Amino acid sequence: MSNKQALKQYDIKKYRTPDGYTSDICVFTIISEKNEAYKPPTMDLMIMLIKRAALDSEGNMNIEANKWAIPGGFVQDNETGFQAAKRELEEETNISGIHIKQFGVYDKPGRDPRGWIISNAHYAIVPDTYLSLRKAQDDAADIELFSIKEVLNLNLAFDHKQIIADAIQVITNDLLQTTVAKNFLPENFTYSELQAVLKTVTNDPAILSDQSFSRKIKSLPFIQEVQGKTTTRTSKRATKLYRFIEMDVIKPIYTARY
Amino acid sequence: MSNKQALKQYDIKKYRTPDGYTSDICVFTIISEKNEAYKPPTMDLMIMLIKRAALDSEGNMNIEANKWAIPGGFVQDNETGFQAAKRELEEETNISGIHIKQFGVYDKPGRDPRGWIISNAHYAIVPDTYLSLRKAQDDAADIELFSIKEVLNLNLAFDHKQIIADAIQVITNDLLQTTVAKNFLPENFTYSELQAVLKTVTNDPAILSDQSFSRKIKSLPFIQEVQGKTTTRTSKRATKLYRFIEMDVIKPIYTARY
DNA sequence: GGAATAGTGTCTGTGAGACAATATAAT
DNA sequence: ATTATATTGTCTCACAGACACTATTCC
Repeated sequence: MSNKQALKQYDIKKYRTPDGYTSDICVFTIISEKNEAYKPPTMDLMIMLIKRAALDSEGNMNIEANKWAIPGGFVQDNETGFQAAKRELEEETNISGIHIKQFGVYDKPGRDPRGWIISNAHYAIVPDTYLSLRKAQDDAADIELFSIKEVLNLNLAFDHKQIIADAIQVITNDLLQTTVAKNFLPENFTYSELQAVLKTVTNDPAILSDQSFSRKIKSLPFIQEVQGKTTTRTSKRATKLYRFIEMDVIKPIYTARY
Repeated sequence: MSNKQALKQYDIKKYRTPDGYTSDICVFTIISEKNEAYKPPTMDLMIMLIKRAALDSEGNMNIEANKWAIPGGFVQDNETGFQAAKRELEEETNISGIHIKQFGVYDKPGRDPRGWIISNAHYAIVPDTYLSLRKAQDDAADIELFSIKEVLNLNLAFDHKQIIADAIQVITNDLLQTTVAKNFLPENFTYSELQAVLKTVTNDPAILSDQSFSRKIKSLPFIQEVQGKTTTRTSKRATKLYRFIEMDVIKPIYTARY
């Protein structure tokens, strides 16, 4: 192959190149409100934002200071944007195996006043246990969870309002049309726990109804009953546990009932 | 706001920046084989590839020469990757209003031997009329349609094998779970034309069966019967026409029948 | 009339959704 | 016993899928 020769003639400087390439992450978590004993949870889908400091680490004035923003940073030239997202998030949270999905690119000229900077946007799902850990740490003041209803009313940095709006759209879709909901749940879960997750993004009456949903869950091909194990964490009565089966599900809209 | 001051202190050179930012497009089209009169079409989903020339426009040896590749090019600093895709494609095909969707970013270190080059990947849907136009033009030798079954067996440039595989996955999903199929169809279409499009990506018996599908299409909320108009292009008997209604459809997998 | 596609009549089985009743265990 | 959640019994209605039949129009 003559790639080597061709490469010698290639002048990398011929094109105007971006001034930076960042990886940004919309971190979603679900918090269970008033988690009394023997109660099914009431859940809320939240997004984690950080408040940009007035000064950066070198003492210079920070861009878009004091605004809320999604976490992120520059991608290094020996990693992918996805790896950068994973690295930053796992460093930050000390949690491994976090579910991350790339969902968009933000590259509108002028989106970042520092120059031509391309943002590779991801969403991540972290368990709600992380918040308590994070809050207990030192600089917890600059980090906060917002509900997806209120987050778009904030004063957000850069084009993060658009990014977050898109992320909410994408995760809503994914929760209902894929099995990502499993990342919000323990390995084994009850019907009411899965139901609570789905209720954060839908009003579908078939999901809202307890009886319907507890029946339906048994017939879903991607969910399996865990034999011989029960829990009482959502009810005084022992409750069946279920688990997700690894499976790609595509259900055509053309064959559904309406 | 103090952004101006902050900007003055910001040193853009601090970070290693990418060597290039490209926009690449997987162009899909559907060709109707043996399109006899009064016959419903038999369709095949195809992807358009270009053969990379041995020499570039300046007479230098080209990188990845003589391999098949998806069309694309460098993004300019006054446009988005999406706009670049649209521009390149519309320039090339002379068709406006093409459906384009961004679906992924390819940024693995080493994916392009010329340097750290980030590819923003899109898929596009162009009507099958384009092929005939394009074939009639001058340098038609370097452009060809491949079926999605055979395309992955080709010798493809860069990481385009992965990009194409992902694109096929994404368009399959979108065809079944959204209303993008409309971009493969005329404004008004028969049930058998829509069915033929869907059959390119699914074996679902409910879609394969003529009677079932012709009944089902009447009850889909995002499809409307066109009153008072018929066609005989798929049958000797006059056939009802339908059209898509603009609508976001999300049908949860948790409420479907299996 | 023959051929080919579109569309309907009808039956059967399954399951969704509603309502009511029952099961279970902490308190 | 009370209470809250989980689960099942049962009924009804709608529809998916199958099969057979009818409709239309070009040849």
